[in-house]
Amino acid sequence: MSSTPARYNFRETEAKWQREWEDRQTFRARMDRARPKYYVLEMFPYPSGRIHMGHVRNYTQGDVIARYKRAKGFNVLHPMGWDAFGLPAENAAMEKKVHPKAWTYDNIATMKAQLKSMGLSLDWSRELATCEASYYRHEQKMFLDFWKAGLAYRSEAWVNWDPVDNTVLANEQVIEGKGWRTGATVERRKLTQWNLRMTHYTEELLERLDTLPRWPEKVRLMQANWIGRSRGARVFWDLVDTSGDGPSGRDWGKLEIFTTRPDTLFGASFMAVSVDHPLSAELAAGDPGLQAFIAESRKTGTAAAEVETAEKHGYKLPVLAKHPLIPGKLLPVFAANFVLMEYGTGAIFGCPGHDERDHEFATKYGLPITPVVMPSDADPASFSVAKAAFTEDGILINSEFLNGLDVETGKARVIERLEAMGVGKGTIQYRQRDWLVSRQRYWGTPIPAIHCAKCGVVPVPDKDLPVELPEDVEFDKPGNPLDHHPTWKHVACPKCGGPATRETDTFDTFVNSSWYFDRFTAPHLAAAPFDREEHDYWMPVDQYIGGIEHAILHLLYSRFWTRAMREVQMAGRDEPFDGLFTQGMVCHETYRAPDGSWLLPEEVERTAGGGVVRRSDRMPIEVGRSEKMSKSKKNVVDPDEIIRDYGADTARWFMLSDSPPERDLEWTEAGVTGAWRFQQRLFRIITGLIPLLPPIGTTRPAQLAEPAMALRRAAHRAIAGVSADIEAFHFNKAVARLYELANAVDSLEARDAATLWALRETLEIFVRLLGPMTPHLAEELWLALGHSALLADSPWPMAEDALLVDDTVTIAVQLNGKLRATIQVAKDAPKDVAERTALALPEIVRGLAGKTPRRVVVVPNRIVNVVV
RNA sequence: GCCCCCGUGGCGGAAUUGGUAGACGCGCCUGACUCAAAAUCAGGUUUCCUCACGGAAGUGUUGGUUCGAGUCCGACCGGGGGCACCA
Repeated sequence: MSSTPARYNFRETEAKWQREWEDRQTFRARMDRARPKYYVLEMFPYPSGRIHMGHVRNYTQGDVIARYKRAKGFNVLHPMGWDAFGLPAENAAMEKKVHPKAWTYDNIATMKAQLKSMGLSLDWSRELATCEASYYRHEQKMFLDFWKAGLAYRSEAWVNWDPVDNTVLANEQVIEGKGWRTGATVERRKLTQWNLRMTHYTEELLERLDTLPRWPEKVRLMQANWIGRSRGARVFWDLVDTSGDGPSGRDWGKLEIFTTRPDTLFGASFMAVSVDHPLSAELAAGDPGLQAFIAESRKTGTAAAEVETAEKHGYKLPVLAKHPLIPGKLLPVFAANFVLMEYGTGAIFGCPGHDERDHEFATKYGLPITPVVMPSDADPASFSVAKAAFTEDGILINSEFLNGLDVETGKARVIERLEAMGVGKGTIQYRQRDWLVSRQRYWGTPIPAIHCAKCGVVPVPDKDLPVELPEDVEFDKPGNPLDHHPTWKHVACPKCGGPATRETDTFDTFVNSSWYFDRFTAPHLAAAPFDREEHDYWMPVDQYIGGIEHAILHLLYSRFWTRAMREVQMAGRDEPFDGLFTQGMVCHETYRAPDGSWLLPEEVERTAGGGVVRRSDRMPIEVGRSEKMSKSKKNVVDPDEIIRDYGADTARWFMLSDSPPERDLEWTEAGVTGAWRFQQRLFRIITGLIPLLPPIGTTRPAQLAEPAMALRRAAHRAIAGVSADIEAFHFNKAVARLYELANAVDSLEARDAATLWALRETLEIFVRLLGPMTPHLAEELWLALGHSALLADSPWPMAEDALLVDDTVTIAVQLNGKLRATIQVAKDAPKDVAERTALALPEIVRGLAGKTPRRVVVVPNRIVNVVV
């Protein structure tokens, strides 16, 4: 063996190519109608301080797509920015006495440098931060347009209050009764807040999910469930006053309820309204008992555990409801703790025979329980629902004109009747509600509204935009610093000129992220949020990549915002994201010291005996299961350190190997060193072979012997395979194919001129296939192969179809479905050739033991199965 | 409770429309190089029986469809996710 080839110096090489790409503005995107565009976007990060492994995985995946599409000839837009408003900045201000702005920009600087060290093919000229007035002024303008179009409104309602963040939350942001960010148990408060009318598009948001085939089925399903469409009926019940001795004068009007089971109306035994229902409120005025009941009910939290254990309570109201279908039948009306004001009409009719909740309630209060549906094979005389509600499909009974019908038909028939009588109508009810966007925070986009005692709520005139955040604020008091600011909120009313105050609430930060992808199409335009021509060219995002945790929140809000922009004719699209991919989390084992404290991976060490000890004192420690990397459990590995010790390409390669990208990835030291060794091995193999290669452009030899042909087949198959794998987001499979190609190159022994020609072809293919995954190493090898153009500017290799198919195939020979041998036959050989060859095999002859096969199944190019 | 997804070697995971289960990597074992180690290289590595040749079993369990099932269907067990007093 000759002298050992030099080691691959990743540190120098990675820095060199990053500089080169930057100097040449390689990844700058410009509109070009002559070329097809491809917009690749990863969910932009919140500038929390440092990047974490989740970012590394997310951005590596996006970069593979971006670089691949570039090589395939697409005009790629691959931008990056900062989701820069949000509470952690304010918390930092309180804890560390730094201004949120300074903290945010410091973090951006750090994280930007970290992202740059990853060698991502980003167009940094389009960088934006949502906390810049040049960004949010357009958001304010859009909001004003939405307001004029009736899509924004203020309402007083019970809202979800996060006691840790001291702000309200939208419904989507309450997970199992807790704040999505803080995990604090959410309280209920009644406040006047800004909302965006997302319900205006509910049906469209649901239906259009079917037109997003490049979204994960799972996400579409989650959104559909969230929207929660259900078909049913609204029914109006006349109320009769029973508070006085005789018929009293008071007319309580009608009680409107929603039900999905109008077929069970004849089984109604009571009515129930929410404690927040206007009827409860009105009657409570003169009834201290009811007041106490309402107060008590509101105390029950919304957490899952509490809801499950909470007993159903009712308070009988001094009114009766007239059954709309049974003349003379009057039902008691309760205020009940289990009826939600936010869904339907906040009122229900109780049918204990066929609803578990109603059953529980009726049992407790001794209300009648009549069966009106029974299984089709049940005996009407003995069928009973006294013990448990029957909630399945069946045959209607005890229901006059509905008797004998099935549930579905019964629903249709009773709706017809209710509509004819004018006492009800068939409707569709959704779970989805409007988006509450007010937040009582400083570090966010100011809501551009002014409150005037005379004129009411007045929009800030366009000429006064942006409404900028004041910088001289203090965080020493609880509550919203904008409220405490001595001067900021005092302004003249734009209408009457009188003294007025600014709205001090700011937008939910999900507003900022609902249109940043639009802004990337023209990030520096001052006059408008984006240029219509650029927008039409670049949008929609062809491939969006991010975490599954945004399946509902961010993605649904963005879909809404896109529609709202369409409403005010700002843009013409229906959907912002054509393709969506949700990547899995990055996990790591957890370590616990004997005293119960968590340990960082770098603080522990594996001993020769297989034990795990603390490095400092060699105390054995407990290894916990692998979980999502989190600061609280200290199972984190800093990307900076990995990039410093092994290089960006190693980190990227490891992120792409082994685990399918949508699944969780287990970060292991062994995996990283394995990835690092492969980088070194590749460099060694390829640079070791380069001196043997014919020069670039050498004409193809007339004759290629079998080893050369085999190598060419391997290379061209790799092109086809890697391309298909990248398109399908099977990066782990693409990596496996590159390992195979490396093995094929490494085991090549022939060194004749024709083979070396094939070897050059193969190495050039190989390096180009590596480009999207390990761009620095690939760029370095491309140079070593003698190219002067950047690999990043070079086209993707084309596979020769002729090399993708073998002329002989190996097919399996089975005896009664069990593998006995394999045979080589010409590709597409006639069935009888394969059959004859198979039957002549000694294994088959032996297995037949003189018997005649009953049947021989032959699938060309696949299998021969001999059946006895 | 309702809806959805997933169970394959010691580990991460591959397996077109049902057609050679375990690609590729990690780990481990053996050998080469070395005074030794690291690195590197060569070989092996599903389990069981057999000196070997060879054979049998095998994709969570169980039943079925089929010439043939990891793949399709039914029931069950286990893990994960979403929704949840939503009428």
